[in-house]
Amino acid sequence: MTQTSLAPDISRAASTDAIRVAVSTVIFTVRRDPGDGSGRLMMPLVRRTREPYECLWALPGGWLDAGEGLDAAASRTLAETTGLTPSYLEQLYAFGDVDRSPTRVVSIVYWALLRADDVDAQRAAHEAAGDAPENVAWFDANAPGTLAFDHNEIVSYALWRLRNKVGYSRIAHGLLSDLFTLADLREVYEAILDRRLDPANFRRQVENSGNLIPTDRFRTGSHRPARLYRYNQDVELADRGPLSAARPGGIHPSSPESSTS
Amino acid sequence: MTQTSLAPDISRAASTDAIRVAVSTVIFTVRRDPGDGSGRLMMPLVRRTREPYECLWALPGGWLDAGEGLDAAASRTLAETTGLTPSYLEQLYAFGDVDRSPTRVVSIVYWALLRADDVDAQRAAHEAAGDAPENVAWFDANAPGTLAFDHNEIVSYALWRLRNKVGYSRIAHGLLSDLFTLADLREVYEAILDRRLDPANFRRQVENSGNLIPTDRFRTGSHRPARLYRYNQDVELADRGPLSAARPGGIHPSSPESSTS
DNA sequence: GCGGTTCTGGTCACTCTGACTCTAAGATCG
DNA sequence: CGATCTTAGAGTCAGAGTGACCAGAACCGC
Repeated sequence: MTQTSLAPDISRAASTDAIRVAVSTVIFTVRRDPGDGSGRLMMPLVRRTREPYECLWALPGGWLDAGEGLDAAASRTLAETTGLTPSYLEQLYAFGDVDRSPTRVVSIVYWALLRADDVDAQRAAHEAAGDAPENVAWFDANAPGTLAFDHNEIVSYALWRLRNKVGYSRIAHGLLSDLFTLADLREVYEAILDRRLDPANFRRQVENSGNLIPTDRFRTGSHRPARLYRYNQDVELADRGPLSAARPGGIHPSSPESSTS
Repeated sequence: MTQTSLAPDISRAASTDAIRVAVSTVIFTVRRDPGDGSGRLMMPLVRRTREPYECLWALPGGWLDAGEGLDAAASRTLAETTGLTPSYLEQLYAFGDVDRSPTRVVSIVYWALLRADDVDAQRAAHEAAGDAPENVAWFDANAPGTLAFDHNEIVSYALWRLRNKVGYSRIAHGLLSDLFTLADLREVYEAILDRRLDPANFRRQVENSGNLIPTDRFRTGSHRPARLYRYNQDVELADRGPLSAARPGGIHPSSPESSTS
């Protein structure tokens, strides 16, 4: 009864070698609906090519390699299955019910944000290089249909976390490009929260937060031009507590192909 | 490049069977300091009896069994190592850095709350039964000293989560017995947040929250008697989103030996 | 009874927020 | 060109919430 944690007790470990560790990611992005022009929360899913749940759609992911950490595994499997590099990546939850898969699998699930302009840029780059990912499609995050395993439950939880976190952090910025109008930012909030926000009140709140830096550029459209803003890069997208220092929380790709609109 | 998640691909899984899954728990309780009489946040730790980190103190935990879910494993290992049954149990984070242990271990870490009166009651019960847990000691949660593995980092993160969550949920109630005064409740908040709170303002806030039910009983002490309150059991200790329905989140032991002060 | 301490109800100023109004500035159409 | 439409952006106002503070109530020990 003095079993201490993490002891490499082989006799005990022998009963656990049937448990495998997988890493999956729920990826969110906001795309403008061609219909009503409002922003909609979308996520990429991967069609399964083998049993179980063959032909059903599932979260992108893969097995954890022995030589990589959890964050690295999430980034790697994400890139391998969808070809995408997120602007924000955070661990969501570990799912490990016995019956969640025919074989015993513990899934460390991450959730990620993707800038709208990055989606098209990365897709174009992959198509040009001829390594476009197959079996990937985009779904409405609010109604993805029936997914493999317990992935519907996972998506619901990820949505809940996203909606919660957008209220007290700046993660919405992880869905926008470098320069954006307040209407762009508000559209992201409205897509996540699934309700309309008062433009004037939204402006007041977000201006007083000190996270936005107004530029002298404007975007001219069908109506009065709107001022373009950029983020205050000094502030983290989300306060992750003691984890932010120890491990690379938010991933901010400074890759050369990061297209600035 | 079409690797989908969770596929039971044996060839791939063969490279991962060196990864083992452990479950650990950070347990908090508030004990009255014999010195200044204020409440202090304490946690039980287990002394390691084998390498690595032999003789160092570590979080209670153990290996995940193939036939049990994560929540069940947390409860089981907790009971086996410390003999304690928590009043609240929630998953904290999955730690899986490659170098966090000499062998590759992914730890699913939980955090738990323990009622002050339960600590003594459970300890007395175990001592009477002659199965008192060995190698367990209580530490100041704010300064536990040097722990095994990355457990110092884990404790810091658990403390951060606890301090955050006490602000927007009722988890503080998980540290109190059934009947308590507002001073008791305030003491818990002060121990967690590590700062003094105004008694009058605290009363106003907690009374308006609708979580407390005043009783007609009073606790008489050295000064003016204080009204005793009980929880509104209809409200969950913490909103856990879609997870609360699917999986048994908070554990509320209704065991017969639950001593009501 | 008296001083000390806690319990408990209350005031006041400040901030934040939702609802709302109003002007500015560009596009479109006749 | 000018009326009109739409969005950008500034401002007002009432209500809720909070921190700081005050004061009476109630009990204990002396």
